[in-house]
Amino acid sequence: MSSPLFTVEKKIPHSERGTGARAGTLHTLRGDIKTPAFVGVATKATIKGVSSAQFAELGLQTVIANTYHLYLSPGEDVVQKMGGVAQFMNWKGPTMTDSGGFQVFSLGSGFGKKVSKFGNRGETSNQFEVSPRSDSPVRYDEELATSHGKLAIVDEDGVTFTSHLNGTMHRFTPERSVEIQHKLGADIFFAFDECTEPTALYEYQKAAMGRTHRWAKRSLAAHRQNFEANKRQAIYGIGQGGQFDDLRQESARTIGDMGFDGFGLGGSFSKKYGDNSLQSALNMLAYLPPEMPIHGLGVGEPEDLFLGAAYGVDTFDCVIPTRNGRTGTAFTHRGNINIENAQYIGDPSPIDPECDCPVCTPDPLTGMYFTKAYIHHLFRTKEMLAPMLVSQHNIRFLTRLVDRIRDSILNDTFDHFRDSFLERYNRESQNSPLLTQSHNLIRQQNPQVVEHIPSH
RNA sequence: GCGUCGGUGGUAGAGUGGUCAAUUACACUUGGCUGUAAACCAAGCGGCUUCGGCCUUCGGGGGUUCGAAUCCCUCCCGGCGCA
Repeated sequence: MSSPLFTVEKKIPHSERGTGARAGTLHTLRGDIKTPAFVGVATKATIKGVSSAQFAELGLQTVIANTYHLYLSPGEDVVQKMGGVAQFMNWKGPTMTDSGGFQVFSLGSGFGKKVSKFGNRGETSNQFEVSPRSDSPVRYDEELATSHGKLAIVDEDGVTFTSHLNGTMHRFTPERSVEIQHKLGADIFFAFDECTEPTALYEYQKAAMGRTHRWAKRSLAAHRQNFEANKRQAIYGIGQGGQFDDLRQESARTIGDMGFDGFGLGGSFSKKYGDNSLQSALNMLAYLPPEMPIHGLGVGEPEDLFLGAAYGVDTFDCVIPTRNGRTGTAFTHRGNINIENAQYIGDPSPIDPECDCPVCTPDPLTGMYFTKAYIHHLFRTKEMLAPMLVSQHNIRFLTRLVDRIRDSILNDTFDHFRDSFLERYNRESQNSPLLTQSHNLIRQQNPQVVEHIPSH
């Protein structure tokens, strides 16, 4: 990048927490991104169920698409011909692309589960989802892969994928990923990495991290060699290390020193892998160049946005608003609700009366909003509007949350905002099962009074 | 009226002497979802339980049998055919 990518406007110093919470701006050719920012996930050049015409209204400044998925369909050449991923999806703002490294994990994990089924490992051991033998480079075994359902095999040079769409074989290397991402043309893209199972054992985690570092160097070299792309696109390196602090530290120092434009926290932060994945990743911040922009890959639960922001993470992407939206779970200031639950039959209130999204907000002309009763009905009848509405609401809930985190950093009220928000979000979330129980009990006994019982 | 086929859990629909509290799907109830193989997945879905079982269920009633959703008789209900 010829001009500086990132400027920090305000910083809350913190000796133990990475670089400390900060507000800043990412400058791209397609516009600025005020940070911290929530990035919409548009894997296949679409945020599922949400039109790009709605992005701005929902508070999205940028979206992130996926190299692997767009490579498979429609192919990077088509996207390039259409003017790049932003123009392709009819979006004027900044874009990012992810390298496909996550698919090494998500597509490869199917294999490990099948292996454990055969009894090679304990029933509960899913720790070697990808390449159990850490030291010996794993060669691709087509017969093994197809017969056991594994879709990604890692070796030192790259990854061989079996397409999840049609079973065809594809090869990704750092150079190939960068080449594809040049054609996709996003403003910011990521180096090809190997995302591991967070619970993978130390030896494997270390080996994968080393591989990721060597791939990072190659990704960066491939990018710097392309003069044109280099002028238009920024490249972030991704750090790994699982839940091991020494590996995380080593990864942060190594990637941080390579000369990337930014840094991505690598891993999978799902709670099913325990509570330490995100924390271990955030510990990397202390070892990175302080002015380097940080992206939290796949970080988006409200608690995690606060936690990440507190450590100095600048951008976050996450599928949670749209995936939850599609499956009926809506964020509210009083905790999540499942709009499909029976208690919302005939509920005239909006999803969250405190929300300013187009779904919850009364229309200025009619004074009407989308009721829980209506959205519940749409889900029950499997209408496509249902997931669309909740996805919109959830996206706005998170972009607004991150916007307010930004404001609180600028106003020196971050800690207060975090505490007050999370106190309600968690407390009322915990209470809701009881509320639901009593609500249902009363409803069974006195169906006619249901309208008068406050539901959240 | 005669003949014939059929009546199974919220619905559809398997089962047709014991391994059946009864396959499966849908519905329903509740969970889960963090760089999207996800408009998905999982669990529950007669009652009670000291979790080993116990009790009540396959249109109603009666019978055969060690044992019946399954066989027999009868009644009720429905489809079809003939009058």
